[in-house]
Amino acid sequence: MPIIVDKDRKRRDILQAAMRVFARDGYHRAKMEAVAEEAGIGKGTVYEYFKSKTDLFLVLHDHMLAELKDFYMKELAGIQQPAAILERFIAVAFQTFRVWEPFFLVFFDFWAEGGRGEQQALLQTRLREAYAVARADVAAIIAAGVKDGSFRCDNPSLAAASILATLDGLVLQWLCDRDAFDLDAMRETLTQGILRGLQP
Amino acid sequence: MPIIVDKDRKRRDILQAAMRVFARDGYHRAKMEAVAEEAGIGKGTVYEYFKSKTDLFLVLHDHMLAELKDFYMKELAGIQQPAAILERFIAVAFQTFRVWEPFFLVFFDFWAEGGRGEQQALLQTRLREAYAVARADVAAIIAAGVKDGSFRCDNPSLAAASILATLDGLVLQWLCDRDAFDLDAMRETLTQGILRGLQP
Amino acid sequence: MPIIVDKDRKRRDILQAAMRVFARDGYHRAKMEAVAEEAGIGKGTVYEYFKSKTDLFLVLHDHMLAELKDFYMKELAGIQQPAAILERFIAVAFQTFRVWEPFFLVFFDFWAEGGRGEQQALLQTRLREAYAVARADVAAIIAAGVKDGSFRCDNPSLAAASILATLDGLVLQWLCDRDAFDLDAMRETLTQGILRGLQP
Amino acid sequence: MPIIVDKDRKRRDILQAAMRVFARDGYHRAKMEAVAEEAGIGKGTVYEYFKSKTDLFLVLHDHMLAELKDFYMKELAGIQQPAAILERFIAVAFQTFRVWEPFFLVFFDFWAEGGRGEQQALLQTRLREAYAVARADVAAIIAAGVKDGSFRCDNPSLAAASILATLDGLVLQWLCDRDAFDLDAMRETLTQGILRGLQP
DNA sequence: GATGAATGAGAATTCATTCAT
DNA sequence: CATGAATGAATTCTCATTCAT
Repeated sequence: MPIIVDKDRKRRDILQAAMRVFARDGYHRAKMEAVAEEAGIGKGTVYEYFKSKTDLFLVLHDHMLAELKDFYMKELAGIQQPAAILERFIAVAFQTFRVWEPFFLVFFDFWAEGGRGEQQALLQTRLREAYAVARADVAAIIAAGVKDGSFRCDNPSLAAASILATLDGLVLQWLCDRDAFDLDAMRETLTQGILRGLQP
Repeated sequence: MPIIVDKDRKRRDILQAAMRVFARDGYHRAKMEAVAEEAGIGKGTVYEYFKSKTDLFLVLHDHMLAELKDFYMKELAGIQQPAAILERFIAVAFQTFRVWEPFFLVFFDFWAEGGRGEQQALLQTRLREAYAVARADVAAIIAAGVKDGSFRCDNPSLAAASILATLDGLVLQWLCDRDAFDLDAMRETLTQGILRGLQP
Repeated sequence: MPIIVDKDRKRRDILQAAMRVFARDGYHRAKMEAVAEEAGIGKGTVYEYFKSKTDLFLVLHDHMLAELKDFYMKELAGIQQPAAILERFIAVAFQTFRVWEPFFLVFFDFWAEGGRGEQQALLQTRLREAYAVARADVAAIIAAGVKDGSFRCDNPSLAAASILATLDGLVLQWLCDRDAFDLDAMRETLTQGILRGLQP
Repeated sequence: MPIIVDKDRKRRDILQAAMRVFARDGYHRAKMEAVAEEAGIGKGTVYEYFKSKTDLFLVLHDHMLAELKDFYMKELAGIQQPAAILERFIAVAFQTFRVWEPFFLVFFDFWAEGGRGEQQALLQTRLREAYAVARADVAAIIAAGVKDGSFRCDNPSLAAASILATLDGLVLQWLCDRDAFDLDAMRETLTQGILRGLQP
């Protein structure tokens, strides 16, 4: 079914284009025309693939999260020890700071929009679920460590929330000012701090 | 005999109104007319006090930060021990989660806009400076603890950055989902974690 | 009656200010506030002296024309010979080019507005009357010359109209481009041409 | 398959509509919506063809001048004798009084705006160039007459400036008051006067 | 009288979306 | 399917005018 593949490909292209444009201009300032141009297609064509700007935004959220999760899965695959997984997890997070910069700039918009449940109920739901999943994933790693005795933690979900929060907060701070702190030093210090905090 | 009006007072009123409206609708969706209405004045009057929507936004940023800082100063006044200051600092931060909810929703917009230096260079600069000041303030507390031997920390600025990041990230997560975690439990765990991390 | 004199004085000041501001910015772009500022008074005070912007504009027209006529009267007083009067009249017109530059810039607006009878019926009427009076005045000079045998002219009113037209057109051209022609050369040539055209 | 539209045709339609609306209401009073309505299109469509109201005004100036020049070229084509050309030139000018009435009303606005170099530098430049070209064209006719001995004139450019000025001034006067003078009588008298003034 | 703070009608401009081709 | 011309709702900002003091 080559047609389906083709449509899917184009859909993906538009999403990529949207990410770049939204990252550059911000969701509200970004024009659908700019997205189309970036994707190398006509303005009207975007609407063949996405119902509206909001829809595109929503789908982009899912798409980006899926890509991010894929990335993590690949990078974390095969590691056995919970501590090693956690260390690698943090390292990957710091990698994304640099590599996925546009990704996070768009996330600023997701946060800003999702914070207003009234206006963007669907996005807020998505954001909640995404956070819940992420917390669960990280909590699972911690729980595994607790189980095998390498970690000590009364509330893995809470710990997961705070780890995620720290990483979010760091990308926020770093994207506002690349000189806020040294990425490598921060990664090392943070890793040590978190692992020590989980020590039995 | 010109009409005597407390221009400063009115300016503040408009800023308060803007905060509420921006918090509710988001900066971009918010209409200047809505701000005026919220302030109980006419549309044109807003422009007597602020040059433009952008200007209002910018001034609001400074105003909100100043208020926040005031709040912290008052709450932290008189505490002597660095560890006590830090503990109280975190506690105050968690207080603000609930009380200053609109404040943080608007901050989402500051971050989203400030992340785009191209569009909002002035805001970005403001954001950078604000972060730098906050880091310096927290770092100073830590450094004081290092000096009096109650803390051990190789890089207070780095530690400050990560503490601030965690708090930012938590408010982000919590505003997206009030059920993400229990505020009190998180505060306690986090406080312990941070203080233990700084133990000599 | 010093009060009346005072009010009259202020009225005149406002008119002068309006002329300068209208000349600089154009009638439509000019703000009433700028007129007030130029006159050194408060914005509201202008409305104590003039009902509206349109009213101010209208009165300014009359005021400027009266001043112009005064100027001509003084300069032409005492000259006896029709040819000498006409020559002097043209010379005075050229003088005004330089000296009354703002005056004519405002006249551009009178013409532009007065051309639209629908919008500015009163101004159009004023403009018509002013032109009629000017034509009659110049025609009278020519008629005097015809009477005393120094001129020959079948239709003094028509000749007057064309003389006035030439002067208007020249100021128009000159204010658009000060290098369009040399004022002195033009004055001489024009004077000769007109006088020769009226030679018996 | 994009919709095939004669963009040039539509552009011209909008310009024609703008001319009518600007002539009726004046540039500043005219609303872009009125222009759109007159052109039978939507408000936003005008902006697909012209960047702004100012841009539309500027392009209209060039467009109108080009049309006027075309008209003159056609009417003057094939005439050989300088005196005949000049006579015809004046006759055509008087024709335009009646036929191109909206044209000249809009020109009032060009003059009023162009006189303020600060506000409308581009228009002023255009106006200057247009005048310079017109002077050169008329001067060339006179110079040709001087060359073949049919005219005598020391300064054709100066003469051209004054001829153009007279015509401009007459249209100004006539549009303010259609009863100011009889067009035909004026044309005849003026033609005679100018030709006599150029007699060897 | 004088003032300038307040106002809101009004206008330019933008841009998501539609739809004829 | 793809396109981009057309659209008008929506929004920012301006400024003449009013009126309480």
